[in-house]
Amino acid sequence: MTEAGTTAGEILSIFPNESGAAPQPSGSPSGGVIAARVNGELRDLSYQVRDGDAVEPVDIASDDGHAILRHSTAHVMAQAVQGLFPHAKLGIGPPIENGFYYDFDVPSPFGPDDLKAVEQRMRQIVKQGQLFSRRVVSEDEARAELASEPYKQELIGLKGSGASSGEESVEVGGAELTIYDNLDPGTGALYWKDLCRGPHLPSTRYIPAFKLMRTGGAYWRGSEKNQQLQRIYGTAWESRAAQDSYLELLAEAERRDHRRLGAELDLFSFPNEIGSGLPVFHPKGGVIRRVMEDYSRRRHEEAGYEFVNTPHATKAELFETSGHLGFYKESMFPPMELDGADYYLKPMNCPMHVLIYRSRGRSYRELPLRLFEFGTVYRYEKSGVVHGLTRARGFTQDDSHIFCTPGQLAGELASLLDFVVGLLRDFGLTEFEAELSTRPEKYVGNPDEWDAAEAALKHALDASGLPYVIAEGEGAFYAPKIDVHVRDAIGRRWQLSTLQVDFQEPGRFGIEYQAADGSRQRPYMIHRALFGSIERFFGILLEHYAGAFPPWLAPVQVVGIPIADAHVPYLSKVAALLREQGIRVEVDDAGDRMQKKIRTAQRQKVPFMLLAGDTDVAAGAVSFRYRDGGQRNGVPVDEAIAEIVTAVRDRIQV
RNA sequence: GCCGGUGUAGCUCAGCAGGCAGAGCAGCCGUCUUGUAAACGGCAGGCCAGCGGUUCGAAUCCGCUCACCGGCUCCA
Repeated sequence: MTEAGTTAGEILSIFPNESGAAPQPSGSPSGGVIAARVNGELRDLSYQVRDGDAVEPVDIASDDGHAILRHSTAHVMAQAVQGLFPHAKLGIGPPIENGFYYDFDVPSPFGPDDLKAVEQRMRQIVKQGQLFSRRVVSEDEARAELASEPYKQELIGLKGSGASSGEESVEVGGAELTIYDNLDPGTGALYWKDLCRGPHLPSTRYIPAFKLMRTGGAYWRGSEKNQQLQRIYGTAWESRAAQDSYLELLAEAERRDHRRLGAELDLFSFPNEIGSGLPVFHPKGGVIRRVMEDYSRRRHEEAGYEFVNTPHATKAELFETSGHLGFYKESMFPPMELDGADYYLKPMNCPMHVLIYRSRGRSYRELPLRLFEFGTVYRYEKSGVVHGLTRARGFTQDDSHIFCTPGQLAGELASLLDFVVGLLRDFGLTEFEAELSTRPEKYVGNPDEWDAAEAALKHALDASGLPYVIAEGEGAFYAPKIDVHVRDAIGRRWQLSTLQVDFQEPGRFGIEYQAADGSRQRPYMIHRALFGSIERFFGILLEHYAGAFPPWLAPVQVVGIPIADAHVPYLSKVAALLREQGIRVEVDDAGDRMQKKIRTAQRQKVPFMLLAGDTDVAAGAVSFRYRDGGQRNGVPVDEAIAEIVTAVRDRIQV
């Protein structure tokens, strides 16, 4: 039975925590339950419960627990920053995935040494065990108490003007304004306070592990029209071990960075002389790319696509018609003037494909017409956003435009989605999630058509069995779309494919087909890119495999390593046999020792190393070494060749 | 585009209270002829990102430009 004055924490102390361990005594810093969910709302453990309240524990290691921990750590950081930089004004400080940040308005930006000092100060605050104490305030009280915090004033103002829902923040979300005081656990003296909806950890001692990660500029309230504040990112975890494994994941991601691997494996580069965001592929990267394209072409051919080619530049008129010059001019390279006309590098292939469609009259019998091209496009990405192969200024889309009748739309989308996922699977990706983006507030076209298109996309998703979420109002202004995301080998999410149903462009270009009844009809058009861009997909695969491509994609599939120079001719014969089977093979005849050659091949992540010494030569055999360090000795040459050829043919990872 | 950081040999980095440009790896040439992640020796390699300034003197200090890195905004 609940008594008056009972807190959520007291109620919960009779329950074991989620990990099954004994309940933590009040004030314990070692994790377990750190907050409560009362009637579905997250509350502090000090929350006063009432009769009949449903009280559930929130473990620090849960998603909610992480958010509370990180938000509280953000407060500790802000206190530390204001201790060291009294002129710092507070922005916002929410928890985010894997961490938190807090924005500050400071006279001069933070440097690396500042970060160390802040972290040092934070450790003192954590050690002190300051209590987080909640207090409801009126708007006027909040304004008075936070008179020196202009950004908080603005947030209170937002809250005051209230009714504009949806923009709940960690500062002023919920029904009332609250301030959290940081109090000395012994004397109750006030160290610091912040406008905040909470909930928080009981005290700063409940922060088991944290680390400040990086700094950067960030626009106030996310708009580049506003003042830029200085943001500090940090992370916090329920244990040192959990934090270490997170940091290890980051280190692994860095080792896999495609820009690093691209240089190490001699795959591609970005020559300064060419310009930012414009990659060149070296021979080894070129092989991978060619294999990717060849495979994609073959699959498209089998799926009934027709191949087209279009130029890289065009007169302005084309993009005026398509609407790009109206909407996306900023992202296009500026025009060049030739013969009195403006020419643009193309940022998209679709208008050219539409022109191919329009080059003659079309019959319903030709539909669906599936045009495919590896089409290179150029987009003027802003200087600060260019990022390796994943955000380039020149890149090649595996772009297709499908023209179909309204009646064909649903079937076409369903088979298309199947095709997309099937092809991605062949490249070794296994986890997919989709997103259906529906009609935005600002849209063009007929709502009935939108509904029909959205229903068709949804139907396709349901039929595909892919897990998906609906992103309400996130569609492009001219069309709803499906985005397919993948998870890579270390769980990171990448957006890849996109499918859009477009009713706009067919109208802009006035394309038609003649229906069975002799009438002229407007076709639907589906845009889709599957890799997105070859460069980007290349980069994602490179990171997914950490450079250790499966044999069918590996630029060098086999390296022959002689035990001594005398064995080079023998291995060269084996290599010739492999080459006859279309295998990319090299024999390392450099002056290095065998061990060094193994090291070299290993670092180049070559799938198969074939060694041969006197024993192998005598037996007509070779010895395998695999990338994982395993070996298989004395394998007859025929058998070795079969093993390699099979792995390549069946696209097996080894 | 905005905020901050960085730019020295192909790569990773040292040198920077202003005074002759360094190492390891990679490369090339030798010697060694080796059984599963680095043999040994030698040679070569640089307009210290570019341009301008301060100075008797600049890789080092200052300014601008370019590029890259981390954020923000953006990603049709």
